[in-house]
Amino acid sequence: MLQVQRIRDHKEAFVKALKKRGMDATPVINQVLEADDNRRATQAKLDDLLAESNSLSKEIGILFKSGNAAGANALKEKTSTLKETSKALDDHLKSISKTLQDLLYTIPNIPQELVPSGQDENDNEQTLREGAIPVLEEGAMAHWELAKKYNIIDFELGVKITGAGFPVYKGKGARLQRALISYFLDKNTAACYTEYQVPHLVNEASGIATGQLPDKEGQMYHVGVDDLYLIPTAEVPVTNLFRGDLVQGADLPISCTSYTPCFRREAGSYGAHVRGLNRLHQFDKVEIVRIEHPDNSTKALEDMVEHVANILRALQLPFRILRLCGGDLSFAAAITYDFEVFSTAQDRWLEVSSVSNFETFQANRLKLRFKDTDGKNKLAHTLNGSAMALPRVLASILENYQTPQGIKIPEVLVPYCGFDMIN
RNA sequence: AGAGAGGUGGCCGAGUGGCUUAAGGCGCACGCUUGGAAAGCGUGUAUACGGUAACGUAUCGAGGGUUCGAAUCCCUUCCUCUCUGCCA
Repeated sequence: MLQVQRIRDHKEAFVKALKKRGMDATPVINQVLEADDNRRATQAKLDDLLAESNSLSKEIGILFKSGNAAGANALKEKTSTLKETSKALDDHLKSISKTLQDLLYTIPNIPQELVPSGQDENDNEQTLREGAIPVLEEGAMAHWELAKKYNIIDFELGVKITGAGFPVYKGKGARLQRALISYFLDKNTAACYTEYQVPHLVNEASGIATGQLPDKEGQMYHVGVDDLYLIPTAEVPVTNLFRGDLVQGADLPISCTSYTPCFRREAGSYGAHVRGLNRLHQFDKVEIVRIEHPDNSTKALEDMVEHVANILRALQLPFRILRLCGGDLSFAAAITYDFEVFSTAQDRWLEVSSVSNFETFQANRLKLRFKDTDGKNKLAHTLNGSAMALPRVLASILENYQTPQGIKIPEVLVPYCGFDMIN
């Protein structure tokens, strides 16, 4: 959510930047400013009325104490009419504030200068491409065939006990999953991210603060009896750890990493591109989250991008980095870099990580502030990224490392797996 | 899950309808004092919104209600602690 004051100060620039998302923001911004004027005027009136009412109440108290009941009762008459007016104003204030907030909820974050304009993924800008695409032997298979051949992932078993999109990993497949999680967490903690283990269910307040609720309610699994939501990403519980906090400027940056399973209903997505591990209802992910001083968030984002790139280099997977265009940018992000690994057997790029700077957009909804050196409380910047999401990394390892003898394990993972070949 | 007790500022803690503008203490900051420190003394020390400002308004877990007036009374709800039950 954007702050009204910033919209007021940078109206023209914001409208221009939002054009990159293909959005004409002028009407909604005008509505916001109008609603805000209305809100302020209403509050000023209400405050005056309440002040009068408060002082009358005090007088009444004094009159009663001094035994002047008649005088007190006369004043009571006055306050009752004040009360009616203030009640009406209060209702109006609440409704106008709600209107204002609902309007603000519809405005996405302002894309940064670097973000290219564009409609969809075809307009994304490649900023880096690295790693040789392996040449596979004749008869190379997609990962879902490899999984069956080596008996390491069982999709049918998942269907039996739960449903489609809930795979069962077994034997070396399960061990490789655990190896990847440990490897990613070790890389992240070595880069000074503090490891957290967090609940996999969150309450409504957390869902609202990070923006999953109310808009994307249908995307999350909801446990009705206890009114809790299964997390779609560790971003939700980890970011909410700091909800409502006022941290000391010296404590920044705060860097966290957390492994969690992620649960997504993915309602309405079917087709050839969602086969195998490409899109799941439950998958594992290691997330990195940073809370930064506004002056430092651009640098922090660069660090995170470099960090993720280094993990892919270590795994020796061919990858590219895309700077998302305005149209492909998620609602809350000011700038996002996607990492895609080339899956040779499927002959397509698979998104394995997405690293974003949300600036104050999330922090405003979270009420996450810090005390700056000038003593003022300001909204912090939040950033997050996957480092990494497991299924597509696993898929591309299986596909790119396949040989007629079996699937080679990337060197850095061998100590974590305890074997160097799946065959 | 049942019974009981609670939730007050950065922390502890008083406060059962109006001198509460939340006492008092601790902590913290600044000043005085000192050769320097400690002690002592003094001053200050929440957040949000509105206002150029003076200042005003709101907030005592959250949300409603009663009242001219609520930290205080009533209702709902969340959380914590103790005992009982259940349990990896």
